[in-house]
Amino acid sequence: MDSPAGTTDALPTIEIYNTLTKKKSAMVTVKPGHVGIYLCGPTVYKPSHIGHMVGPVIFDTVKRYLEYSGWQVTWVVNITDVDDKIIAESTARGTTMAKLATEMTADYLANLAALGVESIDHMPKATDFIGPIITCIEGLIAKSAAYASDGDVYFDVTQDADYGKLTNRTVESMQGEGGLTVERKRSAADFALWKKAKSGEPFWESPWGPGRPGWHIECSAMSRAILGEHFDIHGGGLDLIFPHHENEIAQSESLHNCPMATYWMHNGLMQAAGASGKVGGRARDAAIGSEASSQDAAQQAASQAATKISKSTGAEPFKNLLERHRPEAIRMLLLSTHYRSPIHFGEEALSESARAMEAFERLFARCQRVTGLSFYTLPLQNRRQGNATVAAAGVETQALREKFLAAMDDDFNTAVGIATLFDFVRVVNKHIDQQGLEKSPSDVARTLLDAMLLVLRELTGILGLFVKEPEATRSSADQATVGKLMELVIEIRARARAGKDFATADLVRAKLTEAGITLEDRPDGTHWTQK
RNA sequence: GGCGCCGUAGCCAAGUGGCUAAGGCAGCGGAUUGCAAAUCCGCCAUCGUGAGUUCGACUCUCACCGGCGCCUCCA
Repeated sequence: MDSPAGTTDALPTIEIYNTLTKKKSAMVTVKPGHVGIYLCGPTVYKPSHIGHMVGPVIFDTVKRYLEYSGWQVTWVVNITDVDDKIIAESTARGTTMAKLATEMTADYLANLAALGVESIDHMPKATDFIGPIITCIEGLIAKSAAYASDGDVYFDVTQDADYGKLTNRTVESMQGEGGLTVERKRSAADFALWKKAKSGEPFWESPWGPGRPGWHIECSAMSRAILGEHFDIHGGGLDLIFPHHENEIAQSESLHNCPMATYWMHNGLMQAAGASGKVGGRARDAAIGSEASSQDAAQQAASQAATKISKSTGAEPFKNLLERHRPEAIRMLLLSTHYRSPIHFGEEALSESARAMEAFERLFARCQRVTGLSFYTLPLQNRRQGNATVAAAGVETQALREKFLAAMDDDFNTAVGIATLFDFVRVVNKHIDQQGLEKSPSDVARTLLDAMLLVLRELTGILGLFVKEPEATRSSADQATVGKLMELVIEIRARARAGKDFATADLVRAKLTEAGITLEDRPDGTHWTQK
């Protein structure tokens, strides 16, 4: 696309797959140079699990990339803190909805921080927007798009000509549905904008009596309040497309007579790998309607097949997962699959991701021995425009950078981006090998290495990987002691080697390996790492 | 039943109507090493099955088999 109204010549073209149109198209923003993103966040009634982290990590990366590419980005993630499930859970725990929501929101935020998701600009809570929500509902009633019914308010899908456009559904096709409130609705597909409070439930006063907002309306109200009536990108998990996003569109567009969001981006869902570690295998349950067979199916699923994680036994609290796996490895796993694909998640996948990640960390350690500088302290280049550093980094490196950027321009293909980073690691290692940088560094080769590392830092930074030095797992006092001991062991072993006593040297190394410590005899001395 | 998605090497996972089908893990061979480890070099797939469209398909169409999601709450 050549210079459409919403872009400037300086900005690159970024293709985005749009659920609404079912194809990719170049991003054209509502306001030139600015991107507004709304991501549906969690309902805070339980500790968050890995599935809740997918969207935030993806959009954190999207935001990093768009800013790097020159846009100004406003990213909103809402917190649903009023909902039937929160009420039920808080009642069961003997606490209040507000307290439970506060506690679970803190859990969510801590998990996001661990994964390096720190760029959310607004996290509105539904309960802070009751006024605007009521205003939206009044507006819809005034337009005859909604009606009050015995203390509830429903959206009237028959009044919305293009209802169902996101998921290719028609109102007629949905007439079979309903639920407990069916007698209060005009048509079964109508959905609640306002729910009358039952006794003992938390409530807010409204023109229709005491009650609370329905699920979908908060997103319409809060996105309008923060991003405006028409914003650029609305995201969420694939499972939210219907009914949630379909209904958001219905509400917002009936109210505003303009598109709610230009692009609808949906991420694939986490799949829990079965006990065998393999995905797939479960025969479709033929009698899904029956309670008994559903339970059977659930048991089978737990034992052998892949299932959506929120319905599987794999939905353990994310913070438990963090006790077993490093957040960097988790982030890398999430980004090593294209965001629209399902991610097969399990212990095996995580360990593999961790192993792959260590190739980067070994490179960082190796480079630090050469340059004396920690990768984590290198400046983050966050401007896409080429610069002297890129030019100085060599043609091979430049080509990889171009490949990385082209992949990200094409619907944020982080999987290809990560693949190019592995190539990058190889190029840098080869440079160190070939130039003998660990033995006799020449100034020219050293300068080239420095430039390469700055570019690598630039690209990993876009993905939010290796931004900060991993936290030490033990106290610094312990570390100092172990370090001293290892110095001693290595010194003694070096004497054995000098005296050709390889039996002793190998024994030391083998015993250390058993203890989880790896020794490497490198050109510049013996180094050790601990698993 | 309705609306969608997927099926690529031992495992994970990109991608394309015709140039060598990315990358990772595992494996194999070589360089390097006292031996290792690490690193580098090389090897390792014809793309679920069948039919069709096309000069040409893994990439498009149809059927079938298998897997998944949504249609009620779900990131």
